[in-house]
Amino acid sequence: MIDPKQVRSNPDRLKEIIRLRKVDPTNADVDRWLELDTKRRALQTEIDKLNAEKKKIASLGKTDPTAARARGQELREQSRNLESQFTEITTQWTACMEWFPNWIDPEMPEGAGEDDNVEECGWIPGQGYLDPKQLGRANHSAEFMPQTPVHGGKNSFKPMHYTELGERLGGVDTLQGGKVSGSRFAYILGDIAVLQMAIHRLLTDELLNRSYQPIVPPLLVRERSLYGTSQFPEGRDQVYEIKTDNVEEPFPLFLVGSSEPANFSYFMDRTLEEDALPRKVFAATPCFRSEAGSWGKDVKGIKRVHQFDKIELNAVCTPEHSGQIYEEFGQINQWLMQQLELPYRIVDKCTGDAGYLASYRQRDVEVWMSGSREFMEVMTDTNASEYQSRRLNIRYRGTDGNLHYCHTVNDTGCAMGRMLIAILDNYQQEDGSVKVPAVLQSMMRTDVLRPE
RNA sequence: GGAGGAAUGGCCGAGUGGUUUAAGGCGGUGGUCUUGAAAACCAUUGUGCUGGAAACGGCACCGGGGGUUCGAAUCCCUCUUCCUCCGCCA
Repeated sequence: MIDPKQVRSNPDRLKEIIRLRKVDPTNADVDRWLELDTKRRALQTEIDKLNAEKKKIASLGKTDPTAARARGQELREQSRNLESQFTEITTQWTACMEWFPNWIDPEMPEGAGEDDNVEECGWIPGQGYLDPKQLGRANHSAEFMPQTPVHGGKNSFKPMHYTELGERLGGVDTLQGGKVSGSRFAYILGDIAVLQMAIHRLLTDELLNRSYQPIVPPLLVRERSLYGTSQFPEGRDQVYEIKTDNVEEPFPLFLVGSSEPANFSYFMDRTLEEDALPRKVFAATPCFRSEAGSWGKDVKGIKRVHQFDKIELNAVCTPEHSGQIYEEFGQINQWLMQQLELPYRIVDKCTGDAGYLASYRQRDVEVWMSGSREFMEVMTDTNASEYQSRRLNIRYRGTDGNLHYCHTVNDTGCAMGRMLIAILDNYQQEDGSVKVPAVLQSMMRTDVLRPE
């Protein structure tokens, strides 16, 4: 949610952002909102005046009830009429505003879609950062990335697709997953499951060292949480709704597609003290996504599944700190990629590809799959400025004594399934085995995973 | 699944139809006093919307929503949340 006052004073800028962010202007209709807003305020004023008179009549009633009665009844009738108009208009006013995207960082690159994202940096194990000249838009850096499995030794060989590697190692079973739960479900087993646990451990240790607060949130949440973070209304079709027929409260509940809504909702309707900020938390949870709209895409393997595990980083902070924390999250992302010695690039998402409505600025970390020679999105870092805090009503009392909205920043610490894929792809060997990243070897008590 | 109780300002807590524009206390802020502090005393105290250049106003808010009434923290309906007990259960 953005500040209605700012919409009133900058409607043209908002319209421009709606166009740049490719938000449907029939939902995010600024002109209609402005009309509703004017009406709404006029009604409010009328209601206020009427209430003032009602109060006078009520106090007259103390001394002379009969005199107050006739006029009072009349006022009550008028007031009911106005109230119902007001409610009606407010509903439309809110529905419209829910579709307004966040204001954007003036530095956010302009562009129509993912091909206009700007490469911020690239990194290759054993080699380091790419020269800035090797960066550009779209897939500019791809040709400078390793063209054979980067940890696969000197001999060149024909790399396998990660789905085949996973199956041969006996660690990924989508067939049985499909039988049990349907398409886009998988069992992860044995060594690959241990690999996931080791990555989990590597990252959580780092986050604990950095004094991030761990939380284990509810995974079923009510609508308000999902509205609050802006998963709703736009992404409503991405979410599983749960039947609650046999539960004591009949509210619709939704399986979270990310722990973000549940994590930020922990702070919902709270006022924090400025000196207690920033609050940096992380959660490791399953995530559930319907994948509506991408039913033909990435059907094979575990790249795009209905359920996956993810470590999520979230921060609630003052407006002065969100930029800094956005950078810090990016640094943690890079730390993990470098620890795991995976080639990657970071892209600054352009206006046409900057994710959900809450984004003020967004970047992706994309791992380079040196076996299949393509980039794959593994992490997204988002500064949502005050957009989510307004919806969730998360405020802080400043050292100046006044109340302000917090800022929120969120980042994928590690999407487990995709990280497994990236390791299989980049660490595959000529004989079909997969080396274990050096940093995980002692935890896993082995340095190589072999087919069964 | 059954039975009962509760929800009031930052906190505690009074308040069962009209000086409640919410008592009193605690806490916070400012001041008096003091070398300083404590104590005592005095004053002050929330959020949101809205009008206004400002000064200063108007309205709303006693868990949420609806109703009765000239008038509701107070009466009625409904929902939510929490607590206690019985039953079931990892």
